[in-house]
Amino acid sequence: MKSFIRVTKALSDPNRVRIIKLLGHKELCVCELKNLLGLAQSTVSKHLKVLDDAGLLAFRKDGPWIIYRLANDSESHYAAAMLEHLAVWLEDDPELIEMRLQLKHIDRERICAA
Amino acid sequence: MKSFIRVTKALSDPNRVRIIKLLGHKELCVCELKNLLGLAQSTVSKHLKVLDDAGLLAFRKDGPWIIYRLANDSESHYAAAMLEHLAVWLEDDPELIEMRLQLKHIDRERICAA
DNA sequence: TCTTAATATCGCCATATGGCGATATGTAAT
DNA sequence: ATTACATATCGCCATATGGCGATATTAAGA
Repeated sequence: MKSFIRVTKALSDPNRVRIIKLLGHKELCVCELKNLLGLAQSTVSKHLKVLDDAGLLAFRKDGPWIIYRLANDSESHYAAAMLEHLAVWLEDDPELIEMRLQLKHIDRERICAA
Repeated sequence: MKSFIRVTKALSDPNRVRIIKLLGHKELCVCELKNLLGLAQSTVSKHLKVLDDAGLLAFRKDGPWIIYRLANDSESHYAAAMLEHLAVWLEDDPELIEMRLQLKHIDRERICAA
């Protein structure tokens, strides 16, 4: 029960769902997400922790950055199932389509260190 | 996005998930749920409203009671998908197994009007 | 080593949420 | 009509949560 609630709770905030949908198209560092979402860096970090605790994320370090991606083989069965759905769900959401456009123009070197 | 969030938010509380799992085995009135969950009647009503607003429930009137059941053909695609999962998920949860045992011994005429 | 940049954590605030009792509403039976 | 009971709604409270800025912490480079 607890692990299921962790997943649904993680996915019950719009900004966290936006993060999931963005990472579904491209792995991203914290400051890229911060710019895309228009949130403070500390807020993005907090959201990422919630998503990670639910088993929805993975990350790797690359130079000065920590690059987050979706968990491709999560410990949590519930997380894995929801990620599978979210690969398809909300793909036609206008707001998310708009954000995805910005994704293409993003250059990590340029955007970060702002 | 909003309808998706409504579903995940509805399913992000343990008592609401318990309600879903109970209704997965038997349709129930509010006072039966109140007894099974050990919550105040007003609290159960509030939870039912949240679940209903998310498209997860349906109900019918039967004499003095309002009998709730799972939505078998929800307006919400997300609600329908989650209900499909929840028919299987958490079936082996010890706490829920315990509640399910109480389900069998419940007699609406006897339990309600307490 | 010192600086700089990226990230995480901490403390705070405003709002959201789950809980309750009290009250309103609806319905059935006397 | 009146009573009784099931349910919904309202008002309140304590806690949880999302937001921020400030402050560690970590890592890379000068």
